[in-house]
Order: sequence, then C-alpha cells, then structure tokens
Amino acid sequence: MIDPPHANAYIGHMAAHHHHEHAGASLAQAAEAALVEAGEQWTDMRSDIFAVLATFEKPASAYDIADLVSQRRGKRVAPNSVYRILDLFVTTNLARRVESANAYIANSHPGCLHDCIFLICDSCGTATHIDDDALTMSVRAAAEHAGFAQVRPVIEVRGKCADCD
Amino acid sequence: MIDPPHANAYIGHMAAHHHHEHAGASLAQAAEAALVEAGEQWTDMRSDIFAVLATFEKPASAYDIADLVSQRRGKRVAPNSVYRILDLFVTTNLARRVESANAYIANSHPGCLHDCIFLICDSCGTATHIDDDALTMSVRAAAEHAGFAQVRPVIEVRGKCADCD
DNA sequence: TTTAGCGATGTAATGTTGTAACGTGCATCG
DNA sequence: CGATGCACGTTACAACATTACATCGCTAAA
Repeated sequence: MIDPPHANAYIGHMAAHHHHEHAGASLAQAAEAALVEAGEQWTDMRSDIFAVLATFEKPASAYDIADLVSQRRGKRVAPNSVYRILDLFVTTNLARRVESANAYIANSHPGCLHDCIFLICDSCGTATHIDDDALTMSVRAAAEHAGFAQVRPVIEVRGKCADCD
Repeated sequence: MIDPPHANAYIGHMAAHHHHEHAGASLAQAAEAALVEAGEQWTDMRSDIFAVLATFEKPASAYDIADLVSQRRGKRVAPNSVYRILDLFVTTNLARRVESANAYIANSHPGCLHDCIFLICDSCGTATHIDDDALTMSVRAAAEHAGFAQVRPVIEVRGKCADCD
C-alpha cells in the first residue's frame, strides 16, 4: 500500500484551445444562442432561471434557484419546474451538475463541449473549474479501455481553496 | 472548441503496486482488521452492516442497507444508524461513497489507501473500479496546482458497461 | 460497589433533494 | 375551428440525509 504522494508531480498540460469566459449579459447571450442552436426555445422562465443560476458563486441547489426565481417573478415557482429546466440546461451544456454537491453551476462557456474538472471548497463552498483535456481524455480512455461506452466523466475535487486554507 | 475524441489514447499505466482483492469472509476479516487498526470497535452492528454492504454488486443506498440489516436482525434499524456507520466506514476507508449515485460500496481492499476511479453503468447500475495512480495523482496535482489543499478527488465515470452496451 | 463517563446504538422528528402524474394555457398548422 | 405539441403549473410523494436527545452497557475512578 502506498500513501498519497503530493503535488509537484504536476506537469501542466493545459488544453491547446481557448475559451471566451463569458460573464453577465454576455454570458446570458451566449447561453441563449447555444440553446437556440440546440433547437430549444429561450423562454422567459428559462432566461430567469439561467440569470439566477449565473449570479451564484457556488453551486446552487434547485431549491435555492426556485426561491430566488420565485422572488424575482413575484410568484411561486415550484422546484419541479426548476429541475425540468436545469435538466435541459445540463443536456444542452448551459449548466453542469456538481454531483458531490447535489447542485448546479452555470457553464461559463456554453457552446464549448468538453469535460471539466471542478474544484469545490469544503469551507466556503465556492467552485472553480479546470480545463485539462489531456487529463479528462485519459479518464475517458481508461473507462473505454474497461469496456465502457457513452462515457460521461464526473471529475470533482473536494478540498480547501487557497483563500480558506 | 473540440469534440470529445475517443479511446485508444489510452496508454495503460497501472500502478506499480498490488492489492489483495478480498471477497466474502476474507474481506470481512480484512475490514475488521482495518477498523481495529484505526482504533475503532468491530461491533455486531458494524459487522452486519459491512456484511450487507459487501453483498451488493451495485452501490447501495443507506436505506437499502437499513432494510436488509433490519431483516437480518429481525428488528428495525433506522437509516440514521446506518449513516453513522457508513460515515465511519468511509473515513476509515472500509467503504466508499459514490457521489453520483448517492450510495455506498464496500472497499475490496481496505487498509490500502488510495484514490479510486469508479465506473458506474447507467443501465444496470453495477459499479467497477479502476486503480490508476498515475491518473489520480495527476488530478490531485492539478488541484494542488490551483491552490487547493487537503484534496479528496471524486472521479467517477457514468456510461454503459460492456454487458449492457 | 457504586457511580461517573463514554462510546455505540435507538427513537423521533424534520430537513433536503428529486420525481411522477396529470392539468392548463398557448402557439402552430391542417 | 379542432388537433397537436410544447412549456409550465400543481399536487403529491419518494428518496436521501441530519439533528437532538434518550438509553444501554462497559469500564475506570471514588
């Protein structure tokens, strides 16, 4: 048995491609474009839910979103409806589900399809993400090597962020 | 943006260490040893819960386990108690939590501490695991590179297993 | 030998997350 | 105009998880 060794094994091999890291209005616009591109409608409800989701620093639960959207609309929006739309967002890559937090986070570069590595701080809950295609491709490859198909990697790292450390 | 490429990027670099892949009585024995080693007691309740957990092919929910342990003991065991003991198992490395399934799985080599990659079939639900320390260490390193400490990787892959494919 | 402490488990209640089933409103198209 | 399809509403419930406190049995100190 071995002990988990530590850092400095890291040879940064970031992906050889670039993103626009959208924010604010620009992000909403990109999201709308991506959704329409996917043949779906950009409704008021979807717009509101995306807007609320995008304001969060940390992964947001469907119930958090339901509350805020309810406020914003002055009318109760059921979690149910939020889930429907979040599911749509996830399948169209406008948002990601953070499995280890049972929560969702807006994709800051919708329209760009690839695997993410999420880093979630156990203290403050904020999530950041790394794009390292070499790494995620290795994970995919390992799974496919084991006979898996249609693979969907879930790569998250819990820990203490630099601020909370 | 890139499309997810496919397999055969995989250069198998399995870890340079070996496990005993325990099963059945041997596994229970190893679990007991590991728990005692950690300064915890191996009680009847813990033994029963571990035994039940170990019978599962697929990740088992706390409620699944509660039901079966209740049967086995002829007396209701509350989910509560099961969660307590599962948490203990996870911290002492006798079991793992599968985040993307809200469920638990017995560690087939307790006492051996390292990160696992779980493959969970979306069709049949069975989970297998890969040990690829080079890969998991790279994930750790990437997170540490980003300023994270006390990292705990969660690497799971959803997909279709060879049987269900 | 009492009893104080502690760890393990029991009990009850409640909180959080996620789905199912079905109804309504509205636009489009024949 | 009626039929179809989609988005969303409403209600109910299922599944997952935690909290607070009680009890039991063991052991160590008085």
